[in-house]
Amino acid sequence: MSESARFPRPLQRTRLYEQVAEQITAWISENDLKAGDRLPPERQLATSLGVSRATLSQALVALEVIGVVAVRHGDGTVLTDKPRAERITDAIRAHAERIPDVIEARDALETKIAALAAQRRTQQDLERIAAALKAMERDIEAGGRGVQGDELFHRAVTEAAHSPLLEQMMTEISELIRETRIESLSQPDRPRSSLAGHQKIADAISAGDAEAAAAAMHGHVMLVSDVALLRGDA
Amino acid sequence: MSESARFPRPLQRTRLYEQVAEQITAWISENDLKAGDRLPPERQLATSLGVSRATLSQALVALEVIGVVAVRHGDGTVLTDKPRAERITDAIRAHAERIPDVIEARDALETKIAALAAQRRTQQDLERIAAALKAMERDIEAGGRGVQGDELFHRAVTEAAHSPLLEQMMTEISELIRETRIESLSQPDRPRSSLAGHQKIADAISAGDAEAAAAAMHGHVMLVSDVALLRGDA
DNA sequence: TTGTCCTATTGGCTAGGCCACTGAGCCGTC
DNA sequence: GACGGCTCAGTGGCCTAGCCAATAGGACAA
Repeated sequence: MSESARFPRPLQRTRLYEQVAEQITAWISENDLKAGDRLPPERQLATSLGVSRATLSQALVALEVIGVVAVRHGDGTVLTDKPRAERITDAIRAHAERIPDVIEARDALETKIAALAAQRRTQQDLERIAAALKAMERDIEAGGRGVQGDELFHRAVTEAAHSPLLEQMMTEISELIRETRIESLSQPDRPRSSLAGHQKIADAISAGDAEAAAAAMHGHVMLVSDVALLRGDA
Repeated sequence: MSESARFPRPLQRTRLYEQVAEQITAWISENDLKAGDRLPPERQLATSLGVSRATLSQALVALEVIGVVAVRHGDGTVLTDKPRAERITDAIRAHAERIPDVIEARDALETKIAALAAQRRTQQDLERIAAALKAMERDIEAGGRGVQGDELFHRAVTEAAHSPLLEQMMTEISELIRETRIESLSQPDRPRSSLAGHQKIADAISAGDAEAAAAAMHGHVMLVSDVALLRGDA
C-alpha cells in the first residue's frame, strides 16, 4: 500500500458549469462586488465566457442553490448578501433568531477547543494568539470596539486546538457568533472586560493548563451571553 | 404598519427547474429509491415530466449541488448515498479517517448536551431515555451488542437538551460517530460497561444534576474513545 | 401629478442536433 | 481459456436558434 499502488485515482471530471460558476465567483471577488450588485446579462456573460447560454444558466442555478446569487426574471442576476452560504446558518435563521442556541453551541465547542489548545498549541499558535490580543488592545485604546481582534483571537485559539472537525463546526456557526459578538462589544466597557477574559484564556493556553483554559473560555462565553440573553427577552 | 400594509408579498416566483427538482425528489422517496439506484435517462425523464432536456438538466444540477444525485457522463444519473448531504462528513472522511477528531467533537457536543438535558428534560424525554436503556439492556441480554439501543439513547438525550443547533451538529457527525460506536461495542464486555455508563447519565439527567450529567457523559465518551485511539495507533 | 401604455432589455424555456463518454458484447490473438 | 482491442448502443454534455414572459423605465395622455 505504498509506492506503486494508490494509482487509480478517479481523475475527477469537471463539468463545464462548475468551471463557469468558479470563474464567476472569482470575477465577483476580483471586482469586489457586494450584495445587490448585478452580474452582466446572460447573453453577454455567456459570450464573454465562451459558453452557451444554457451552460451559463446551469452555472447560475448552481450559484443560486448555494446562495450566492438571485436570478430575477426580466430584471437580471443580483448578488446575494452572503458570499459564502452557511447551510446551518440559513436553517437556524429561518426558524427564528435563536441567540441562546448559538451561545450553547459556542460554549460546547469553544470550551473543548480551549482545553485542546492548551495541550497542543505550538509556538506559532501562541504567537498568533498574542498578536490577536495586541491588535484588540490597540483597537480598544484607539477608541474602537476590538471586533476584528476579537475574531482573530478566537480563530487563533481554534486553530491551536488542531482539531479539523471542531474547526469546521466553528466555521459553520461563525457567522451566527459574529452577530452576538458585535452586539456584546457595543456595550460600553464590554470590550475591556472581554479583553481581560481573552488574556486569561491565553495565559492558561500558554501555560498548558487545559482545565483552566476551558474554565476561562466558559466564563468568557458566558460574559457575552448575558447580553445576548437580555435581548432574547425583548 | 399593521393591517393593510404588509401586502406586497414578493409573490414567490418558482422556476420550473425547482418544481422539477421537487418532483424528482418526491418520486425518489415514493419509490423508496436507495443510494446507487438510477434515475431514468434524461431524455425519457424530460419527456415524462413534460419539460425540455435543458430544464431537466438544470434541475439535476441543483440536485447535484445539494448532494442528492451524481450525474455521470455516459453512464446515467445515480442517487448519492446521503439523502441530505453531510458536507462535514465528506470533508473529514476525504482528509483521512480521523477518529480522534470525531471523539473530540463528540465530547464537546455531548458533554454540553448532557448538561442541558439535565436542566430541560421533560417527562416525555425521560421516558424516551428510559425506553432506550431498556431496549439496549434487552438486546445485550439476548447476546446482542446493543448498537441500536445505544444510538437511541444518545438521540433521546440529544433531543432532551432542546437545543436545535447542537442537535443539528450531532446529526452532522452522527454517521462518523456510528463508525466508532460499532467498533467499540464489538469489544467483549464493552456493551455492559457502556450500558452502565448510560445508566449513570440517565440518572443524573433525571435528577436534574447538570454537572453530574456532563461528567458522566464525558466519562462515557472517553470509555469509547480509548478503543478508537488504539485503532488510531495502528 | 398621475396613471397608462409601449418598448427595449433581460431571463425562462423549448427544440433539435452533434459530440464525448461508458459499458457490454464480440472477436481475434496468444 | 485469457487477454486485449474494437464496435456500438445508450447516455450525458454542450451548443445554436428562437420564441415567450417579466421587468423597468420612458413617453404620453388625462
